[in-house]
Amino acid sequence: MTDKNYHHGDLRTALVKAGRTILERDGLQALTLRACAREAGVSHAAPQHHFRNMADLMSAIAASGFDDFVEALDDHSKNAPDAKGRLIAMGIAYVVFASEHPAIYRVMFGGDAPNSVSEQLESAMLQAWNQLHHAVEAVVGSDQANNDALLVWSVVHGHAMLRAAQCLPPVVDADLALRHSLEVIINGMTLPPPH
Amino acid sequence: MTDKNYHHGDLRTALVKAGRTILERDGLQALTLRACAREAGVSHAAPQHHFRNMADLMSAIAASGFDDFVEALDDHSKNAPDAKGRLIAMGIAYVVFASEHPAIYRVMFGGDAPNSVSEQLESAMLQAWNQLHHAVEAVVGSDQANNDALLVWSVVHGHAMLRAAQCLPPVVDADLALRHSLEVIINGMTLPPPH
DNA sequence: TGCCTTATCTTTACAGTGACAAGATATCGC
DNA sequence: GCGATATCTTGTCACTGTAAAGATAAGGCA
Repeated sequence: MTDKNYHHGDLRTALVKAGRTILERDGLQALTLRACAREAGVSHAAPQHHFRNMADLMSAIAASGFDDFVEALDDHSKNAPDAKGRLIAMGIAYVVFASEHPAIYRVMFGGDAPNSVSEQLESAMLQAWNQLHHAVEAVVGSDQANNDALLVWSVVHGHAMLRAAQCLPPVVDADLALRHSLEVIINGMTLPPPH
Repeated sequence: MTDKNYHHGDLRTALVKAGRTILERDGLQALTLRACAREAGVSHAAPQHHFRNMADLMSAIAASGFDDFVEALDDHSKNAPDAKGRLIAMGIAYVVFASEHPAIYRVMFGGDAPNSVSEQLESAMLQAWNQLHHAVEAVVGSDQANNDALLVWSVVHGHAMLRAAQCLPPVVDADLALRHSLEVIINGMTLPPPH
């Protein structure tokens, strides 16, 4: 780390940071390899020594996004009084994160990069999953926790994706509908089946 | 429609068809304007007289996908014995369509093309929404139909997206979990809230 | 200290993309 | 039958991701 040119010091994390800046400022369509390099102040070919290709860089950016995501889920749910409130708060925090950071959210879950799920990304995703799984387990017990956690995950993810893609059907107050959805599925999960 | 060159006859629909062929055969990353032109046997600039830009073409392709989508939902649910069975069948058909045609599904719901929701696409989406809305209304009545329909939509959409993006958490039988999810939310929707 | 190996960054290049402009060709209205 | 118009082609431009080759700094070993 002399002063200027050559041997940036930690270009790898700088590129990830640059990518996140671009996502927040200019959106997903502006996220290119060369744009990240420009943002980081290096030549357009510099990233090749840290990421094999664009998909590899996006995988790292996604993993970085999952770190913040997990933190947001935790922050917004830890103060809830009981297990159900905690689960609802976590679900709402999920959608809020997706609404406030739609670009990185789409990178995280887009699956745009086929064969590029680095183990770093996989681990970050698993951490988020485990967090939700524990919150569900505290409500329904361990028997149905897997299936029910996937249900909760599907609801919030589907709701968030519909919002992000501007596909929400008309005449719906989205925030209210989300809370309604969470309460309905928690009822369905905790009440015994009818017959 | 002479025989060969010039004045293809109906290049607009031919380009949409070409796009769908490419999506099925080569996947989403292969869907480019020039590839569609090649597939349709015209020069790379021919599409400009039928679609203002790539987003416009993708919007038309998405609308075409929604037509098949609506048909699939109808086909797989019309023979169910009762309203609940019909709703469950429709939800499963939704995820099956997304699993069997992941590329066009992502074009339909990707929202990759920001300001390009043609009224044709919007109408096709609305048709799918109305179909689901009616199936839900037959189960829960018209009072909560809007909110509950959005809940069902979120569940199947989220589940389908997680599958398509290879983000399904481990140790889960996805088909079984989907059926479980649908039954749980129908329970939650029809049973009265606990207190 | 001085040199040599290595990692990192730059420069240059290439094929492919979406978009635009200008020219060529066929169809339609009169 | 002829001109206006819609449609298609050719050519071009800036931009992208990726690769190869050259330039520069850092670290290891005499």
